[in-house]
Amino acid sequence: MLHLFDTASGQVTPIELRRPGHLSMYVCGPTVSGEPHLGHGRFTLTWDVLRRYLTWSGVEVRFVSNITDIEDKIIARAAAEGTTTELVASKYEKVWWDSMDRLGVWSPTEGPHATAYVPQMVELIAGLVDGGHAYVGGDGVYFASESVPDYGLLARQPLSSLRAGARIEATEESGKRSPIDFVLWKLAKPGEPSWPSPWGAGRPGWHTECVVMSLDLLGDGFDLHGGGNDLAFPHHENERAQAEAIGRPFARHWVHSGMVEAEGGGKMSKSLGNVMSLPELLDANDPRVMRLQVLQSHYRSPMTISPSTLAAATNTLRGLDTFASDFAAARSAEPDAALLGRLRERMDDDLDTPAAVRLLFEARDRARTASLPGGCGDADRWAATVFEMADVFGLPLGRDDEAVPADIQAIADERSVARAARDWARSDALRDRLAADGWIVEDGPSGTTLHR
RNA sequence: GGCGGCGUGGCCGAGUGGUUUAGGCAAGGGACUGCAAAUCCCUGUACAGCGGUUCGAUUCCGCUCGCCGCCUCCA
Repeated sequence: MLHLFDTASGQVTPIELRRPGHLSMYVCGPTVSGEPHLGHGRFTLTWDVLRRYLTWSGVEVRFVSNITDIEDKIIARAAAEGTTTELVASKYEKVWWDSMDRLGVWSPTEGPHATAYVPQMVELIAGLVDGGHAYVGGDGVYFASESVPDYGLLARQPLSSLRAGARIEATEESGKRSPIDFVLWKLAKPGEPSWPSPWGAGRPGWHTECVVMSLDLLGDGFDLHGGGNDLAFPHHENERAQAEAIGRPFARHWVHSGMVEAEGGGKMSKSLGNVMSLPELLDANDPRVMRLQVLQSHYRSPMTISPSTLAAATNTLRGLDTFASDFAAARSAEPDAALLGRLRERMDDDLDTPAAVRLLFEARDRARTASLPGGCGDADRWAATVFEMADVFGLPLGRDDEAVPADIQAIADERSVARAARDWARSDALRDRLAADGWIVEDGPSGTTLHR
């Protein structure tokens, strides 16, 4: 049975499903105001691996992840570029899905848009106002955080401590009653996109959309709510508080993934010049490199992405691809049940993917050893286990082994002739020429092979 | 300042109160090869610092230092 660290309880908890065999999960998606960065890649890959693992285990997963397509930054960008929020949002949503596609992240079962849920949000807010959990402030409608008894659960801080840490000045300008109150509805300034509401034209605050969309699509008491750990507070706290306030059972479990750091432990930040956008990384690297790195670190720990870690993962992948080519015939063989059982143990234990990946290497070693002269001959079983595990991880192995172009093959044939004549100088010169075109030459017992 | 988390060998990154101390990458040596490549074999004794608990701590406790996240939009 799957166990995950639940932020609400602060410990690794068995994930009891609302409905056995079916898991419902909501993950907060991006605000499409710009290109996604490496952090987006990390959390989407993390939950993609969980989803793939559960699906492989026979659990039917309903995975909802939203697109926030109306928000201050989108408005600001549209203004700066002299265009509309719709165009900004659709442009960057396209970049988002393209990046997800390249990463091999499965599309969500449903990917709702905030702008499609505004009437429902207005309805929710109205209910909160009626119930005394929200009030009209100077520039919008605010949620009365202190009206929810256990507010601070996900922040893991008592209300008094949160209140002490919050910024006071925010209270002055907005008419907030408490510094920890947050905006539910922002009244529109001239020129801003807006929707009608009982309190005046405006737009929803960020924290309401996820409540409405998750409950609408997954229903009360859905199984998992996930996101990056920087969302635990205030975003998830505020979602929870709203659901609590209207008496709707919300997520049964809260899961959060760690941040991406640059080399040397520093946070990625534009001022340090060490940020990399996701499309940029995907342009410069095999997309599987990022997935492998994510798998090789625990999802809750901070992870480092730097040129050297990318290079290491690239080399690892090259070795695995070679393995896949060498054992391509074993793809349809039966994998080893015992080793797959150990994989389940590791994955069920708070998604211990680093240990799970180690098992893949173990299977690889066994396959290699078994195929050695005098080996026990069950190489196919182990190789099939490697392929099976790679499949669970969403990490397709194998080179394209594209057809060798005729002109390249001609050079290789010429080289073979030279080798047969023991003309090593010519042979090596031809090999250099092939290498210059990106072709790696391997002379094996059964002849010469070429690959990229 | 408050809360949470982390600090492991050249790099990344698991794990454990003691005995046979993951894995990946890189590195060195060897086999194979005309030379390479790929592959195989061998090699690395690390757990921030200082105290404490213990027969024994990298693993438990305390403190110090460093780093990260949240407390404000943020994956």
